[in-house]
Amino acid sequence: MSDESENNPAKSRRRVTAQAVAERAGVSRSAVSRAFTQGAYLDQKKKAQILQVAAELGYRPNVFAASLQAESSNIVAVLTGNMKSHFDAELVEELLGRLTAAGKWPLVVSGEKVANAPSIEGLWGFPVDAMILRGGSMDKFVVEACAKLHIPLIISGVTVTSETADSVACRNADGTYALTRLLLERGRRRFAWIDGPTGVVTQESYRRERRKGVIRALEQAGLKLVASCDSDYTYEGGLAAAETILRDHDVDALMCANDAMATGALSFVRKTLQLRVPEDLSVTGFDDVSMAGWPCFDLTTVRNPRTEIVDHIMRLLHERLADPSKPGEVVLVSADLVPRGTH
Amino acid sequence: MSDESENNPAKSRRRVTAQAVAERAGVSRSAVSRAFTQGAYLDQKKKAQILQVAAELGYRPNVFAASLQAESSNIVAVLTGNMKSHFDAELVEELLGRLTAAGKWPLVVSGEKVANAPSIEGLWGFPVDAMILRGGSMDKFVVEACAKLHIPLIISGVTVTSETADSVACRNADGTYALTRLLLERGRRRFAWIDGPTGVVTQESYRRERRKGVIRALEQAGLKLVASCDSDYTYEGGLAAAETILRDHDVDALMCANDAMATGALSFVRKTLQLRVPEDLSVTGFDDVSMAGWPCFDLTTVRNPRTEIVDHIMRLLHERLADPSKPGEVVLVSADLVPRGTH
DNA sequence: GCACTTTCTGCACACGTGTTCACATAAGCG
DNA sequence: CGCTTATGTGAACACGTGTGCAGAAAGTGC
Repeated sequence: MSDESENNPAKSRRRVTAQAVAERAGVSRSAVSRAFTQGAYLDQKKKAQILQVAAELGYRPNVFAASLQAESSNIVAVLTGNMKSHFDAELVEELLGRLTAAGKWPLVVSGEKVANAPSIEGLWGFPVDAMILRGGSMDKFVVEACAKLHIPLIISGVTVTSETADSVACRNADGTYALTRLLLERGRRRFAWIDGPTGVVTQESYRRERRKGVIRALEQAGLKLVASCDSDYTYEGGLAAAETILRDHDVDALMCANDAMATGALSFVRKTLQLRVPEDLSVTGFDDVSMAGWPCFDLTTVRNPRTEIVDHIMRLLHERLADPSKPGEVVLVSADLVPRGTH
Repeated sequence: MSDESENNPAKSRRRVTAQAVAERAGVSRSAVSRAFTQGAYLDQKKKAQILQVAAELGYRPNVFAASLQAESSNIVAVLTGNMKSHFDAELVEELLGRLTAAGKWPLVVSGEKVANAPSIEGLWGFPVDAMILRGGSMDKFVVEACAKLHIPLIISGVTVTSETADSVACRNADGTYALTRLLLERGRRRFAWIDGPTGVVTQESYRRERRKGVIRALEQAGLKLVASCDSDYTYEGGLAAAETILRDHDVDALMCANDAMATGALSFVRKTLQLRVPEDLSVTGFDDVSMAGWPCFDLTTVRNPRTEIVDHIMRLLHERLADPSKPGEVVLVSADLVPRGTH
C-alpha cells in the first residue's frame, strides 16, 4: 500500500531517481551512480543487474543535478536573429549540427529583437559554457553582460574588439571591391547599389563595409554610384528596390548587398522588364547561398564562407573553453569572387 | 589574503553564488534568494542593496539548481532532421521563435540521422518538459523511450497513434488529389511523378500518401502514371529527375512531391529544354514554401500549413503539460490548393 | 595463519537553489 | 501595558547527483 502510494506520484510527474533504482535493486544509491560512471569500482554482476532495473524503470541520471558539481554543463546558448536571410539560416543550421556532433547542447534563443527581449534576461540563469551570437541579434550590452558573468562569447557577422569576446566575419569590403572591379572590366559604367536596412545598429558595420568596397572601386575608376536604395535583405525587398531604381535611372550594373535581394532584383529585371542578363544589365549578390548556384539564377556573387566561419567558431569555442583567460580574437576570412552568369 | 585566494578561483571558473552575494552584502543566503523571488517577505531597503551587490558581482540564480526542486524545467527538446527541405527549415524556425516567445527554452538536436546517434542517448539525461520531433528525425524507439520516461512527445509531419504521443500532419493525399484533379480539368493526360527517397522509414508514410492522392485521381479518370522517379527532395535532385523522366517520356504534367524538387524541375524544363510552362507542360510542387510564391517561380502547389501546424504543436504542448495523462491526439490539417502560374 | 594488495561498498559531503518553520520584532488596538 | 496581528529573518531541509574516505571483503604470496 505504501509501495503504491509512493510509486504513483513518482510515475505521474517526477523523474525516476537513483534512490528508486537502488531500493528496487537492493543496493545502495552510490552503487547506482557508479553503474553509470565509467571506470568506477563495481562488481560486474551487480552492475548488470542495476542497469537492467534502471532500464525497466526508465532511469537516466539527471544531468542538471550532476552539472551542479561538474566543471562544465556542455550547454551552449545560440542567439539567432530573425533569420530572414537564407545565409543566416544556412549558417545557423550548420552550426547547430556541428555543436551537436561535438557533444555540445545548443540552447537556441530565436525571434525578433531577441537581444532586448525578456527572454535574454532569463538566459543568464543558465550555467552555459559559452554563448554564440549571429550578428543580427547582437547588442553592446550582451557583450558587457557576458564579460561580467565570465561567459565566453563568440560573435559572427560582426567584428568586436573586446578582451573577453571572439568574433568571426568575412572581409566584406574586399569582396565587393573585387566584384565591382570585375564589373568594371566587363565595361559596366552606370552602377546602382541596393543596400540593407538602416537603423539596425548591429548590422551597421558590415552594411557599411560592403558599400565601401563598391564606392572605393568606383572612385578609382573615376565613377560614382548612379543610384542607391535601402531595402531589407529579402527577395521581395530586392524586387521592389530594383523597380524603384530602374524606373528612374539608366543602369548597367545592379549590385545587391546580399543574394536574397539579388534574386528578387533578378526576377524583376528578367520577368517584368524582359531584359537580358547579363547582356543588357549585370545583377550581382553577396553571400553565395546555395540558391545562388541554381541554374535558374546562376548568380554572380561573393562567397561568404559559411563552412569556414563555422570552423572558426568551433575552434574559438574549444580554445576559449580550454583557456578562458586568453585575449579576444578577431578572425577575418576572405570573401572570394564567385563569377557565374549574371555579370 | 584569504579574501583574494577565495576570490580568484571563483572569478576564473565558477559562477558567482548566492552565498558570495550574501557575505558581501552582510545578510543571510536566504535573504538573497528572497530578493530574487517575487512576493517574498523582505525589507525594501535590504532588497535594493542585495540587488545592487548582485549586479556588481554579476550574480544570477542558477536555473539548474532551482529546477531540482521545481515542477518544470521549461526546457523543450526539439529534434530536427537534416533540414534539407526548406519547408522543414521554415517550420523549425517558426517553432523555435514561438517556443522562445512562450517562455520555453528549446534544446535543439540537429544533424543527420540524429535519432540513431549517441547524441539522442545523452538527451535522456535532461529533465525536459517535452520533446518535439520533426518527421525526418523520427524513429519508433524514440516514441517508446519517451513513453517509458514519461516525457510528453509531439510529432509533426508523421501521424502516430500512441497513448502518450501527439502528432500533427496535413492531409497529404487530399492535397495531391485536388491538385491532380485541377491538372486533369486543364486537359493534362500524361502525368509523371517525382517522388521522395525510399528507405527513409520515417518519411515513408507521407511519401506514400502524397503519391496515393495522385494515383487515385488518375484512376478515377481512367489514367495511369506515365512515368515515376525517386529523388531526394532537393532542387538538384528534382532537376536531375526531370531530366531522366523527360528524356524518355512524353509528359504534359510533371508533379513533384515537394516544392524544392519542383523548382529544380522547373528550371530544367524552362532553361535547358526551353519549354514554355504551363503552355507546353505543367509543373507542380507541394508545401508552398515562401520561395514558391516568388514571381520567378510562381509555382502551382499545395499548402502545407506551416503556421497552423505550429499553432497546433504549441496548443498540444500546453494541453499535455497541463494534463500529462490525456490520451494521444492525432491532428490532421487540411492541405489546400494554391493555384499559381505553372499548371 | 599472517601480511599485503586489490577490489568492492556504504556513509557522508558538496553542488546552489527555493521554501518551510520557528522565532523575533514591530505595529495596531483595547 | 497586554493581546493580537502583520512583517522580517536565519537555520534547516529537500532536490538528485558524483566522489572522497574509511573500512570490509577477497584474493595473493610466504
